[in-house]
Amino acid sequence: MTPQRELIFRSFFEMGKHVSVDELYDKVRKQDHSVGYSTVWRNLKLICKVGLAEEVNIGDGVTRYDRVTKVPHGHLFCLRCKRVIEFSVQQMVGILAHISQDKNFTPETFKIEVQGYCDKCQKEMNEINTYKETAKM
Amino acid sequence: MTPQRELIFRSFFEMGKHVSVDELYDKVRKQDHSVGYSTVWRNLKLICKVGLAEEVNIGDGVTRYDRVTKVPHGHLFCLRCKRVIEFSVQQMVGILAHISQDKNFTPETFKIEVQGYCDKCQKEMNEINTYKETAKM
DNA sequence: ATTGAAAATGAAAATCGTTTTCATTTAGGT
DNA sequence: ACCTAAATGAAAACGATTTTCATTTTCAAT
Ligand SMILES: [Mn+2]
Ligand SMILES: [Mn+2]
Ligand SMILES: [Zn+2]
Ligand SMILES: [Zn+2]
Repeated sequence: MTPQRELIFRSFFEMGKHVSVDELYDKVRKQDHSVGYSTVWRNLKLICKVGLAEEVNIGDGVTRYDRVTKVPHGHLFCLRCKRVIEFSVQQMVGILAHISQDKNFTPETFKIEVQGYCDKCQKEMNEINTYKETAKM
Repeated sequence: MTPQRELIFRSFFEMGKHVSVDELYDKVRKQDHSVGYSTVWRNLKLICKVGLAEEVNIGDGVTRYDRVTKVPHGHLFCLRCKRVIEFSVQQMVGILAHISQDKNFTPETFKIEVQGYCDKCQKEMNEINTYKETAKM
């Protein structure tokens, strides 16, 4: 247990959900300017290996690390502001397990994601469109 | 409409599902050795832009291009042999639309994927384990 | 048929997040 | 205090994707 490791672990759990390496690296560096990027990366991997987090890829090319929850959850990912909203997927996991069985497939993990636009962004986009329409006349 | 483009389009639709750039590139090169990688890549993007295919990321870091189907489908992805099995997700899309509405989220696309082991791989892994157990005694 | 502008191509380089390498330092048991 | 295994940080390697740029090709207008 090194001081770097302790700092990295603590910072990760303070940040909560959907943390990228860069984000955690930035946060860690604010407290210890000497910690290396690879150390942050390795410790995030470690946190995953010991089962406290798992990698999640939400379609923008960067891997994020999400704490594991008792009940499985999916993500609503806003394409505009990148915000992530979680929702429970208990019912659907049941369905997926069933489908898997049908296909003689042994499931390990489920990924249920919706891409679209959050409340706020949807409104803002509407406003912009309205503005454009008006300008056109 | 260039000969390269025609060849690439034709090859893509012959190959069917879940094609990576590399795979399509290989196939195209068998018929015209001079086609460039970037041309294949660009035309694949174009096929997506005109709505005939869409990118799909099944967690192994390479983007694949899947023809769009009338009914939305999900993927069972075998972690061992990388095989992809499709299944219909009509029921679940309904549920997801509902959840989205609850959260004031405007959905655009749904991604439903199961990672695990296909029939064949599961059996092979069992055999290997049995063998190991036997050897231990 | 000729021309010219716009689009497409191919080779190479750039990008960018991730992962590995390696020399050095540190932790923790003896 | 000493030793060994593990951890660290800087830099390089990696691999898929994307961009750049000089050249070629298409296609519509003459
Ligand atoms: Mn989450
Ligand atoms: Mn598919
Ligand atoms: Zn948003
Ligand atoms: Zn398999």
